[in-house]
This record gives sequence, C-alpha cells and structure tokens, in this order.
Amino acid sequence: MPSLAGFTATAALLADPARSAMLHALLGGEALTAGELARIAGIAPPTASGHLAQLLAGGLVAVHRQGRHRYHRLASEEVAAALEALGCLAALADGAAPRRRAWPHGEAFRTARLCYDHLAGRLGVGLHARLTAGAWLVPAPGGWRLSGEGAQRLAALGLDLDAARRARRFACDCMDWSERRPHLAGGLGRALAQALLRQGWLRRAAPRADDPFARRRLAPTPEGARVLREAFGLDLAA
Amino acid sequence: MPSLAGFTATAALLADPARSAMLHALLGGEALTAGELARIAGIAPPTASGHLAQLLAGGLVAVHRQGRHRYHRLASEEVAAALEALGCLAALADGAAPRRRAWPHGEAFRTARLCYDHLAGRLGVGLHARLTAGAWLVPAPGGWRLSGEGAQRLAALGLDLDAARRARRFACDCMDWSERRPHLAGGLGRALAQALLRQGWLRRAAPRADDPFARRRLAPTPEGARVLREAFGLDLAA
DNA sequence: GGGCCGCTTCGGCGGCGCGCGAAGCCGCAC
DNA sequence: GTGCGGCTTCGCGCGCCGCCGAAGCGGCCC
Repeated sequence: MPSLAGFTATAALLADPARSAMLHALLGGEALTAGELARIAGIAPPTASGHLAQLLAGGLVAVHRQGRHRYHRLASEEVAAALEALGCLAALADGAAPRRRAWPHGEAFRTARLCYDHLAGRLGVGLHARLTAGAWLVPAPGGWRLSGEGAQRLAALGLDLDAARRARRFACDCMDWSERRPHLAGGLGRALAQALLRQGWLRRAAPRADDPFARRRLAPTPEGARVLREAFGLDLAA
Repeated sequence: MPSLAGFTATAALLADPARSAMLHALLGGEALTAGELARIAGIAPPTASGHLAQLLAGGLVAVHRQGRHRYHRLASEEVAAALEALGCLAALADGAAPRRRAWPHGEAFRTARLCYDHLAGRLGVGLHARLTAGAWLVPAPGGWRLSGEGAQRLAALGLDLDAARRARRFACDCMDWSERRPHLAGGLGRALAQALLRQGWLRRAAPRADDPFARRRLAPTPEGARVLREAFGLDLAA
C-alpha cells in the first residue's frame, strides 16, 4: 500500500497549471522536447526545465535523448489513466454532465493512430512485431534494414522504398505509449503509413474543433482490414 | 472537455496531506464527522473545517447533517476511482511492483460489507429494495416501520426485533457509497446483520494488518446464498 | 435555563514553491 | 576552432496556502 506522502507528492505534481498543461499535451502520445513543452505551457525554458525534472523524478514522464534535444513522453499508461480519472472528476465538479470519459483518447485511439508521420497503436505495434518476427526487417546499426524478401513484399504493397531510403533514418523504433512496445518510425514507417492511406486501406478521422487529436485517429476500411490480415496476419479487433 | 484550471484545482485538493488523509479515510464508504476526520488527519478542528469546506466546494465530498454532527462522505464513485488511479501511480513511483489495484476496495468490497453495524454493498442495497418493494417495510415518520407480514417473516429468520425496537432509531436509510442507493440502518439494520452473521449465513473476512478494511468485508456462505435467494430473491452474483 | 460540545469563522504567522534572468554546459554546423 | 542554439543550474523575490488560537454560533442534555 503506497504511503500517503507518496500520494500527496504525486498529486502535487498534477496541481500546477504549467505541469498539467505539459502532461495533457503529452496525452496524445507524441514525445515532445522541453522547448515545445515550455511554449505549450506558456512559461520560460528554465521554468519548464525545473518542472520536467520534477515530473521525471516523480516517475510521471520518461525522457529520451536525441542529439541536443530531449524528448519527453508519459512514463506509463497508469499516468494517462490517472489524468483521465482526475479530468473526469474535474468535469463533474465543473457542473458538466456526468460523462464517463472526459478525454477522447480511449479505446479507439489505441487501435490505430498516427505518431508524427508513422503508424502507432495496436496497428503500429503489430506491424513492427510481424515485420521483425518474419525477418522482413533485420537488425542494422542504428535501427533496421529490409531483407530481400521484406523489400519485395513491401514494394508489392505499393510502398515507395526509394523515398524511404532518402530519409535521415531509414527504419528505427519509436516507443508506443499505449502499448508499451515499439512501433516503426523513420523513412520506412512514413512510407508504410502513406501507402496504406493512399490505397484507401486506412482512413483518417475528420478533424474536430473540440478534439485536437481526432486528426490523428485512424481506422481501417473493410478492404484495408482484409489486406492487413492477408499480408501481415493482423486482426485489429483482437 | 474540462478546463485546465478545473483540473489543477481538483488536483490541488488532493495534494495536501491532511485532505488526502481524510479522503482515504472516507474510501471505506462510511460517513465520518468533521471531528473524527480532524483526528484522523492529525490536525486541529478549525483546520479540518477549512479543508472540508474546500473539498465540499470542489465536489469531492458530500455532507449530511444529523443533529449537531455533520457527516461527510465521498461525493461520487468517480472520486474513489480518481483516488485509486492516483494511488496506483504513486505506488509505481515508489518503486513498488506494478500492481493494478493499489487499494483493496475493489469489486469484492462492493458486494457485501459492514457499514458501522449494518449491511452495505449490493447485499445491503438489495435487501433494502426488496423489503420496501414487498411492503415488509412501510414509510413512517423518520424512517420505516415493519408491516405485520414483514415482522413475521423477519422474526422467522431469527432477528431480535425487540432489541431492534430499543434502538434510538428503528429503521432509516443510509446512503450506500458504492451503489448510490440507500441501504438499511438503525436498530433493524443492526439486527439483520447480526442474525445473518450469527446463523453463519454471512462470514466476515479475517482482519489483515495491511488492509484496514478487511474486517468489514463480508461473504455469504453457500447456505447463506440459498437463504438470501429463497427469502429475498437476492442473487449477489448478478 | 444553564452548561457542554461540535463545528465554523476570523486574523495573523510562517513556509513551501513557482516565477524569471543570468550564467554555464554541451552537441551540432560551418 | 568558432559560433549558435537547446537545455540546465543558480539565486532571489513574491505570492499563495496551511496552520493554529480565540471567539462566535447552534444543537443537545441535565
């Protein structure tokens, strides 16, 4: 059973406007740099740095260095769950109708979504697992490279592999926030997402003013579900 | 979507040791007076009064006057959910094993438990509903009184109705925290709980040092489940 | 009615922590 | 190497909030 001190310390981390603005920005699942988070929270970089250090020490965010940038993301799904529960409570107190999910990042968001320009959610994680398990992708310095069979089969799905190879990184892992396992980023991840969207196998949700994350939500079309099952053995309903 | 200000205001309510001690004390589902909560939190009555006013304004607790006492309870199940989610998070940050339920007031606790000396949870609420719907209990000033048939059938179950009538209040409602509907309190509620326990139809869980609420948890024996079904049409599994 | 008791309101004190600017560190680009 | 830009550490000021004692209000009991 957690100590009361730990409980209040964690709650205190959420009780500051700047910190909670940062956390809510990270709810989308993308990793953001300290500077971006400072701008979002409307505070100076030194202040943001201090807040992020606290969130890190409190285990609410995790950090990931990349060059001179430091990317921050939510540390675990429990953080998102706590934010959601508290948000639900605050909405009730505001006199809002007693809705159960105050945040729109529910189950639908975890099935398939865009992370930057590549695929995330169960779809992204499942593809990563399938491509590596089937040796379509094989380890390479700094990430992955395509095997001969992998290149052939992905090209057959309409991926622009030449464009993918021109990217700064061809294929690397990106930690999936909701699944806690990696999905595929880099030029290949981008090419994969573009191909599935271009062929009409995935469809983007319509942007909504009241939901800044709607534009990143994805859903497979019936035809797309068939292709994913046949080509990769993926069943998103599972 | 709730405002960020509301979110931080709610989180701030949880970020104080005294307030969160009070809320965790209320997690058991009993309504407690301001004085009891002050003692639990280890603060002076005026300080507790201020905190309770804040929790009330923030919609986290509800209050219920009875004579010169003011009984406080959690305002909604969402409050308990948020406390649990945050507690889970704090336990993770404390380096604990990533358990999912940090608080033991899960489903089992909602099935059947003692509230002071009477029955609560689905069992208590179900009995209340059955007794009133079947006109075993009929409205009376300040609560309920037994109808002739009600008295006969409850006496047949072994209730000490004379002792019940000697209580300050014979039968009145007590709001059930987990079910949001009333269960039966007063002398009759006490007599009911005692009879079911004495006959071995309900069994109390063993006290546990790491779980202050274990001693209030109840479970029907197989024989008890049969009696509850036959006498009241209650099926706790439902 | 008198006294007690539970609870609240008021006023003043003290400390935690949020905020920023200035300065320093480090990786990258030219 | 040199310069730039992202980020952190340091130091200080200020405001918010928790804390209590004293006093006031209202219900209850003898």
